[in-house]
Amino acid sequence: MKSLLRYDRTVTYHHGDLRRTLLAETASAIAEDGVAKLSMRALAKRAGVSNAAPTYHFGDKSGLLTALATEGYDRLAEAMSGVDEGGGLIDRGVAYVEFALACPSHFTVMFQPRLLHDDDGELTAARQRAWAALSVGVATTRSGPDSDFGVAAWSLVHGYATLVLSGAVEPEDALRQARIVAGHLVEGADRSR
Amino acid sequence: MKSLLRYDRTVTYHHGDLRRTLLAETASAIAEDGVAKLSMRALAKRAGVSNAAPTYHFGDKSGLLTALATEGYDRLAEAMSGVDEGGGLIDRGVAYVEFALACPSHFTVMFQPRLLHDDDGELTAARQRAWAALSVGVATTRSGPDSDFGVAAWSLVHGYATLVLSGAVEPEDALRQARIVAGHLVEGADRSR
DNA sequence: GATCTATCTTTTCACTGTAAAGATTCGTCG
DNA sequence: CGACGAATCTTTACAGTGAAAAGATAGATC
Repeated sequence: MKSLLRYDRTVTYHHGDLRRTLLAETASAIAEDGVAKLSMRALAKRAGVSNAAPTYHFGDKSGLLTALATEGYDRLAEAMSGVDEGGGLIDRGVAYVEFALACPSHFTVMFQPRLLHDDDGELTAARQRAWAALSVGVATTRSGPDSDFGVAAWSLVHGYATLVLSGAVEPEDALRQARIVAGHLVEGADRSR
Repeated sequence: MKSLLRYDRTVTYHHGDLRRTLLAETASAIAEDGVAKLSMRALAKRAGVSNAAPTYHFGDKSGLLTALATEGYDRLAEAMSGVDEGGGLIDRGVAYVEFALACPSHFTVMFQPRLLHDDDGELTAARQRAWAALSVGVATTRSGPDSDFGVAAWSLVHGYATLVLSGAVEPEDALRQARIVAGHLVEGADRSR
């Protein structure tokens, strides 16, 4: 019987790896035009599938962004645990900024809970893992009820990353400046470890 | 002749203060449901006018958000110049956070240039005024090529505000914690003025 | 009072997200 | 090998959106 397919892709009917492809295309589309202009239909066209294919995999647009944020938290946890051993607080802060600049679309979406299904199971699990990886070596540096210092450190690197991504701060070398900036907070704290 | 109006508002045909009303409604709508779910038509209905009325005043949706961001920069400049005299660096940082929490919709939009007509004249002018008001007393505290300290201070308060607004940090008393957090960066810098 | 301009409405169009139902392929078990 | 169920993708349809164009009304100016 003759195929009635409009999108008669010569390869296969089943894409095989569509979910991952869609996530990657979403990240690059957001990096180009921002999350506000992200279109499910344009995304589908970009991946070479029909417009309802993304909805099948992610439920809805928020589900797509939830999956992207989950992936982001996983990558962040991985990035943070990568400098777990030798590096001090500053190195960990720089790694945070490095992640934000390397995965700007993920980073942006991760901190806009209104775009997500914020109570999604995998999302909250990945988020908890990332939080755990983040707080390693921070709360322990200045112990006691002084976790305000941890909030300060997080705020500093998060703010710097946000300002750079928004274009409010335009450094020559972001990671280099991140190191300097983080140094202003840490001062003797890193030495007293 | 009988009026053909569908929206036969008993008051006046001309609203009289529609632009300001739309800006206020926009701010509260974003505060409730986020900027992604902001609808020009719903906004118009909420203000009791036809769907094309907002477009007349702001050109398009980006124009509306540009006007909101401009208003935000003006309010920020005002808030920062309010603590210009007596207060030190910490007070200025707290004022920044206070503004962000008091005007979350403005603050959010101000740092998402993709949503705006970023080269708009009034926007860039208001932004420059705010930047000027921000850098007062920061670059001068630690002079020389050490404006990296200014970036650090800005990053700290901006990051803290962002994290609180996104729900990533949930303090009992945000302004109190902001003061403590800012204290970790400033340390002796404020004393040496 | 007439005319010009600012403000607002109506209508229309292409595009969006998403729901529902159908088509195709894959995996699995007989 | 064959059949059947499940997973994957397509088609179609619908209400809602931003924006453009043209018309209606009110206010201002002379």
